[in-house]
Amino acid sequence: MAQTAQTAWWTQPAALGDQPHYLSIRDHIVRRIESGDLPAGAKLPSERQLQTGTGIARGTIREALFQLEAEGLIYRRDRSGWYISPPPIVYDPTRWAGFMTYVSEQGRTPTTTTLSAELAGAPQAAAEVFGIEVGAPLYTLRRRRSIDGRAVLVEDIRVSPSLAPGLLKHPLDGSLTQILKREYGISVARNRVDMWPCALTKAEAAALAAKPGTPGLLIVRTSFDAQGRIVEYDREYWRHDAMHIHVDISVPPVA
Amino acid sequence: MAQTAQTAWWTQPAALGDQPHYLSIRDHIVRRIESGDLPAGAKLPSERQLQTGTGIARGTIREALFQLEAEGLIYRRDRSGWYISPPPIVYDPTRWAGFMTYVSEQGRTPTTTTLSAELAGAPQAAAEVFGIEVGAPLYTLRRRRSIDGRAVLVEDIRVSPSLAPGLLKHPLDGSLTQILKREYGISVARNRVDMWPCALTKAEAAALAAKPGTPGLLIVRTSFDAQGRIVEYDREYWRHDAMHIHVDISVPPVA
DNA sequence: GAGTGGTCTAGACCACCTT
DNA sequence: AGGTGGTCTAGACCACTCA
Repeated sequence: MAQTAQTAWWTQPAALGDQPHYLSIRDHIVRRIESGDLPAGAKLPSERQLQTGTGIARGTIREALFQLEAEGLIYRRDRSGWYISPPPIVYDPTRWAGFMTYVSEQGRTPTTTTLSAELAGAPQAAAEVFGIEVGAPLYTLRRRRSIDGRAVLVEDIRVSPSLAPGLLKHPLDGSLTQILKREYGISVARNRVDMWPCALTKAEAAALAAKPGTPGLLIVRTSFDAQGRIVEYDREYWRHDAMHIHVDISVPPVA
Repeated sequence: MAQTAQTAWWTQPAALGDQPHYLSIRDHIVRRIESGDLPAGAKLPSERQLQTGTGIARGTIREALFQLEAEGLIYRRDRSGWYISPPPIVYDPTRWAGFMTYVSEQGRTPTTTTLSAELAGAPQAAAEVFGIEVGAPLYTLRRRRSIDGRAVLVEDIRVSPSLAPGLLKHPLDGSLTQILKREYGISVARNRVDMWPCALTKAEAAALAAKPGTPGLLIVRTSFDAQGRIVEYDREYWRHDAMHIHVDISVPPVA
């Protein structure tokens, strides 16, 4: 006898115009979000609940939800439900601060979980970057990072064992850059960053409790020291709604 | 009696494993792309054609197509069909080259179409950036840019009329930065760039012959001259599969 | 174990692009 | 005018999460 809503979650198709139903539903939910009715992190009613009393097919409801997901307004936890997305973190690839730092600076709480840490054979892409044979050993770190408890990215980091022998003996849940500096005296002099929109594949999606195919952002960072040696090679898979890139650059004096 | 294929486009569900059908279909198409069978720009068979002989519902076929779209491998022209995406353009927000320049440098052919050019009232966002009243006049330029004939972005540019009086009299299909420099002696000393994944809304989607909701990338650029005056305020809506961001930065000497 | 989203079918009609 | 994708319905069953 749980108080199952018999009444529609929205009064009536709510919108009008000649736009498709799913967009009207979208608009309605957006209004609920903007009104503060649904704060960040809140869970939406279930898809079937959203249908009740409306005569709308579940597929249509889902269409609206997918639209909102693409816009970055909501996200889903696989087979759990739909939630309102928190505001994105601003990320500046030009700065040298790590994840822990800039998330904290923005008044949010960062967390890191190390999923695996091992000496593993280099895959194709990593081998090319390091200029070594495919299968040659590299420290390989897989970590999940969260903001305010929400998993937002998984990353694979590769470090050459000749550069930082015994790396895995150190605590790996904090800033790797810090460890390399403090324990090995290695600091970064140059950063190469590539980013592009992607879809999360099975492995990354699973680590983020997302569905495979969820829109994401892939960031590949290669950092070098003053001698041009590779310090880290890092691939980060982000939920696409979790970040916002900001760069501020002054023109070089002459050039 | 057109030679309508009675046979399935793929021999059989092609894949296996315990993954969902739509992913098997996806995998099959990926293989066709990788094999060179479907070159960039090629049109896929119609959704109904992809069904023939397979016993698979159209919705499932579409699921596979959406997946490939999210991955950036294919794109659609609204109500026309699905096409193989060409490789992305590499964009470096750190460099001062404009669209025409870096697209050409990469061996591709850039095109620009001016959709509208007028003196219009500033909307909220622009007014804040320029520090003027909402509704105050700004030169407003809407352009569509294409690569090898494929529309990849639409942009809204705002320029202060006090900075560049008579701007609209010049040819606007080339580099605006060049015009500002050559005709008004204004050059850019600082660039502020913000980017985030988004979904194309009705207006932008229409200009790109895309469906509203198509994944996109929004780039907002504000450029300043040496005196700190705003030179351009530019909002670019990109098809998400059309670009790839690349930044290469050296650490400042001391800090 | 109840409830959630994930997958899938088999239709239908429409708006629009293409020729 | 014919064909395309876009929207929508009304079911069904499954895998998984969560309490």
